[in-house]
Formats: sequence, structure tokens, C-alpha cells
Amino acid sequence: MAAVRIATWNVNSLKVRLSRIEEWLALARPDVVCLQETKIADSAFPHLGFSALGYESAHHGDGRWNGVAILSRVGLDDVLGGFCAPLERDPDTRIITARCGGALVSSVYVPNGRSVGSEHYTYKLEWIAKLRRHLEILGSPDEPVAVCGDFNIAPDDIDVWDPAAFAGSTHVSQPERDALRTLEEWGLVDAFRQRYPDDRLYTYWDYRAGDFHEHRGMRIDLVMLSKPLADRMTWALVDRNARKGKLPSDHAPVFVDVDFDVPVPA
DNA sequence: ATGGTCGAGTATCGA
Repeated sequence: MAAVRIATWNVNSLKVRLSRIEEWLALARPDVVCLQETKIADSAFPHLGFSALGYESAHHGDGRWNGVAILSRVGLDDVLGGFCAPLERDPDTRIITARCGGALVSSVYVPNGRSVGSEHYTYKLEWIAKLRRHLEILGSPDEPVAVCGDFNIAPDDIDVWDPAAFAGSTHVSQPERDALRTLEEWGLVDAFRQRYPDDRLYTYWDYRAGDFHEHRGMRIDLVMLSKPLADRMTWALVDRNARKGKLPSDHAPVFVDVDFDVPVPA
């Protein structure tokens, strides 16, 4: 296989979104898929349905909130739900990690933070620090690493529809952006932004007040790639079509194609 | 107009 298509999508309930996800998989044919906010129990995850579409799958969820998954048709090994030892284990099912076709892949749903200075905000910053340690322990920036998901952080002012409207809010505060920066210092690259330095495209729009149609969005869903993958990126896309129509998630998927050889699975 | 809409589940809470 000459290229790998990586996708990430916060689906906001797998159960509600399942038929849309299946159509989307058949149409876009991503090789590795990171899903967030599945809001489903491990026992209810439809492994068989994804298998019928050619995907191995792994899920880490508690049934009501959060929940993350990885689908792969280029191999799915060494699956780990939560943070690796000796880190404190992920108590609210926000991260799952696996090896897919020679790459270390994590699907992450970073805590929202709610309001700047709240205990949820502190938890968010600590969670990202833990994510960095998780990556340090499990991988190296010199190997293929992809950390994909809903980071609940807009990396820069061009990633929100109106910076003034977000003054003092979470998702744009300097400590959150600095936390994202520590992942970049480790060796991860914001793939979409690398390819499109100036494009004002968003991945999340609130359901309320027609925000999607009024283009009031934020780019908070990121594909973060280590250099060996980022240097081979050939294509990137925010799939706005997936935010349209009946029963959409409030997030759009992000795709990245990487010219990266993986063994074709048997 | 100072809210709006979703999805969890079934009263509110979280985003």
C-alpha cells in the first residue's frame, strides 16, 4: 500500500451516528480512523459491523460519556485503553492507543475545561501533560506517530470565527495553547495547518443558533503527526459535508493522506 | 429577543 488515509471524527454518540459513519467509511475509505465521544459501552460497540466494512476496531468507553475508538484496515495491534503505566490510568475513557501499519496511533478526547481557572480547566491542562508523558514512554518523535482527536483547543486566533467573541474563554487561552505547544516541542505537527497555513476552516460548530450555516466555528479537531509522517503528507481535508444534512455530529471529520508504506494485511 | 440544540436518559447535566 502506497498511501495511508488517516481520519479523525468526534461523532457525538456512535449509536445515533452509526449509519452516517458507515456511509462515510464506504465513501471516503480511510485506512485508520480515530473516533471520539462514542458514548457507548465497550460491550455494545459494533465491532462486527465495522468488520463487515473491512475494519478491525478497538474501543475504550464507559457507556455514557466520552469514549474513544480506533478503526484500522492496516493492522491493529498492542491496543491500550487509557494512559500507559506508570501513569495514572485514564478514569474517564478519553484515550486509546494502538499500532496500525507500523505507526503509533492515539485517538484522544481532551477534556473540555468548561471555564478558565475551574478545576475542569486544571484537569484539562494536566491531562495534556499526561498525554505528552504517555507518548514519551510509548514512542519516539523519530518514528511514525499520529495523535488524532478532539483537542478542545483552537491552536491560534485564525482557528476561531471571531477571536473577540472568545476573549477569556476556554479553547483559546494561552495556557491551553502552550499545552498544545509542548506536544509540538516533542515532535508533533498540526498536519492540516502545515498544509494550509492561512485557511480559515473549522471542524466544530455549536448546534445552536445556526452556527454552522453562519460559519461560526472553531478548528479544534486535529491530526498531529510526527515528522516522519508529516513530511510525507500529500493531502488534507476538513469534510464539511459530514456536518450537513440529517442528524449530523456537531464536529466534521478531518482527513490526512500520508505517502507511507505499510504491509498489506492478509 | 440576552436564548437558541443536541445526546445522555427521563431530571437535569454536559458540550
